[in-house]
Amino acid sequence: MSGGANLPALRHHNASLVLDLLRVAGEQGISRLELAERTGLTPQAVSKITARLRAEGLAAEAGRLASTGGKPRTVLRLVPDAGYAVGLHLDRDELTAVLADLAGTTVATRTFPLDLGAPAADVLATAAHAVQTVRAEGRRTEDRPVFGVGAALPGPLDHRSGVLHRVTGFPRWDGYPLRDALAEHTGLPVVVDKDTNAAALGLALRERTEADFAYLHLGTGLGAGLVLGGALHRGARTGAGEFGHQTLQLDGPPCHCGGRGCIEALCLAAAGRGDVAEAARVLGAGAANLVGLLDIDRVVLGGRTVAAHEDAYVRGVRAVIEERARREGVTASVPVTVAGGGDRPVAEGAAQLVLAPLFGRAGEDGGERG
Amino acid sequence: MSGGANLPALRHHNASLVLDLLRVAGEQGISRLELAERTGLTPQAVSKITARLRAEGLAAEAGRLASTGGKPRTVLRLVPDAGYAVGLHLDRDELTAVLADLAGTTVATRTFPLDLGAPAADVLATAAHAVQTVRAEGRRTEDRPVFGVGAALPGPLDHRSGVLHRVTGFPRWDGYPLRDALAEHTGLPVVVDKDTNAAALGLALRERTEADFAYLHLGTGLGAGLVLGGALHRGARTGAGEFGHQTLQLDGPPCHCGGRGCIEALCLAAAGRGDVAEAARVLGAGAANLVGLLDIDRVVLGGRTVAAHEDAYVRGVRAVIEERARREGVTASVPVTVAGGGDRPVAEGAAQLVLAPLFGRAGEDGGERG
DNA sequence: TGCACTTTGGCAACAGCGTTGCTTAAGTGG
DNA sequence: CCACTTAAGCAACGCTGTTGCCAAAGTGCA
Repeated sequence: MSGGANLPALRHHNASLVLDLLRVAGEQGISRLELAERTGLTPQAVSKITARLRAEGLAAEAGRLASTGGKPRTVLRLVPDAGYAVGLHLDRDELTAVLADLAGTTVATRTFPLDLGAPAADVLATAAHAVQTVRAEGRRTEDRPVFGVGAALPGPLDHRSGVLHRVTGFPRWDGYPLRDALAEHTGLPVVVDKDTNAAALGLALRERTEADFAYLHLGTGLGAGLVLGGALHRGARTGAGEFGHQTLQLDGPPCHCGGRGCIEALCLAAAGRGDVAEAARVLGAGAANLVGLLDIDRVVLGGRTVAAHEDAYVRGVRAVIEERARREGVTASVPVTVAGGGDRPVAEGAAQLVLAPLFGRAGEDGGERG
Repeated sequence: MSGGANLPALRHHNASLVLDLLRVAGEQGISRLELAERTGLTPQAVSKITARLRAEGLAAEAGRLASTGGKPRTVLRLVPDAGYAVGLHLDRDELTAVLADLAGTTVATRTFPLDLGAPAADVLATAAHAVQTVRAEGRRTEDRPVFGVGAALPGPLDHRSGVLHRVTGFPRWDGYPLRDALAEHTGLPVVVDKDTNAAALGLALRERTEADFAYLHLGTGLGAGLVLGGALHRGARTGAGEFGHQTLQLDGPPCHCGGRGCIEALCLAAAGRGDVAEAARVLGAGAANLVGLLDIDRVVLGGRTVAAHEDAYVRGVRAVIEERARREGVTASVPVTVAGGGDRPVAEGAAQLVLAPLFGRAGEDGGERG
């Protein structure tokens, strides 16, 4: 990748920055002068940038603040329906599709049965149909653009090339160029990523901060998504987030992966025998490892297994993290919360895979504007 | 922090990029056209940028390549003695100071006895004297600028403010503003960071790639430094790299930190009873966890304990990582090597804390050019 | 030796970025 | 009603990388 920057890149960078602040400000909006303070740009530059954004229909004026002795500040806000993105969550037995607007609000949701073991053509047809359905359903006006499709699915894959690897349990997909195939079927740009990454991105963007963030997903397996510095950390091979098979018990009980003492094995074994407290304690130990290693600011739990006993998992994980923080003499502990909405966060995050680059939240490789 | 970019920022960004490629190219140099290809800038832009760098004395022409049918390419290289930085490693009983040139070559090294438990004024005086000594000793010509001092030391601290926390074993330092104090004593800009971070940065910059990188330091304690995307990952509170007290054995033997089954406790216990193979296996398990979680490209081991049995540790760690890679079906395993030179890498990396921002390798907060 | 061709790299003009200086708009308070 | 304050835009400007063009410096063949 290049890294060299020219004037259009500069312009795009600053526009993304302003757009992200508008997104974070939400319906409440933000004044030009605060944008200037937050970006470090001069007020005049912000005026020019917001004028362009307004001309493109991405931003609009929305009232004014109270005067502080002079002309009152004009409030700007994002125009949510200036553009949309489709998010797909391809799970083992189910396909969830959402249409999200620029503000990240889900304006349409649909669920379809799916068999990931079926031939690629069938899966592709289902996915393309789902895209068409939510596109038709969600937009208030037909002429608004749809920027693309984000597809999230389990198992290893390569985000850069959009090619799948050995999706767990479905070896047939190994080497399948899902991104290009889906792009051809839908006529839209497509981004693919792991389900945990998508969920982590979506949940991180919901917040108003740029804090470092970890999402732990406990369902039929255990995985993690990491958002560092406001953008997904995928690693060179999209392999980051391999959390379930971290060794947490040297020479512990065997795991189906061939290893021993993996977090996933310990956690699911405890959950399987109904010992939620122990499962939460194991998960907490892994989470605390992660928090310490990366100096994470916030941990969010999700997935079906967690959803069944939300309070118990949050309490258990929080207890371990707080205890370790106390040992290290840190006063402020890392907050632990749970992602509501079952599996929806994955599909919503998948849509954010497309939208995030507009706000400068792309991962390592900088995505272009459509 | 801001993030807004203007023309000087653009210019600085591109200059850093070119300077970094020149640094990586080393004595061999690199042609203008290859710089253009690698940065994505036009050849004309590279010509202008390199002309400025040559005018500033940072770059110089160095011969030409063989012709490929037309005018041969002119090779450019970094001028190593265009500037220097001092690196300090404040260890518990010893102070190592180095003077490094722009290319990262150490041109002077000195070691002084030090008692970290002594009053701050004494420690400061020793450090300032060490800085003066290597400054006087190393530079070929007196008029070359020294950009600043990087100070690396154990224990938690805040990189941004330059304030120490509870340096392990020396609680007196808690809250001491080392950066500002040392800046006043030396008259130079100062950067402070953890010893493991400094070592990781220095070792990462030695390589020609921008791969994600982990440095594991096993001495009297066990810590890690992480370089992600070419720059140090410190976390919001400079707390990242807390590797020694990762739980690796749930409910395992107690650790002096108050926890149980920490990697450090397991590893040092094995090393203490002479079981190097077991210590290496434990370290390997932790390293494999880290590699999987972050999709790390390369692991380097260092520290006095490792230095005593380099081959055994490298073999042991490599074995665990390779076994896990095999389980996951990954063909190319992550290389594991050892950092030579005892504790010198820490002091050399400390100098890089000052130099890295010139090459766009600063951490989250973008450092300015002097 | 001479000429056609290829490739490198700089000069000059240019479009477009944020910045600066100043003006206009739109409030508050006496 | 007027002085004052604050917000926001217009115009000119400096500087960025880009584009179009040309000189420099090689190779290869006649």
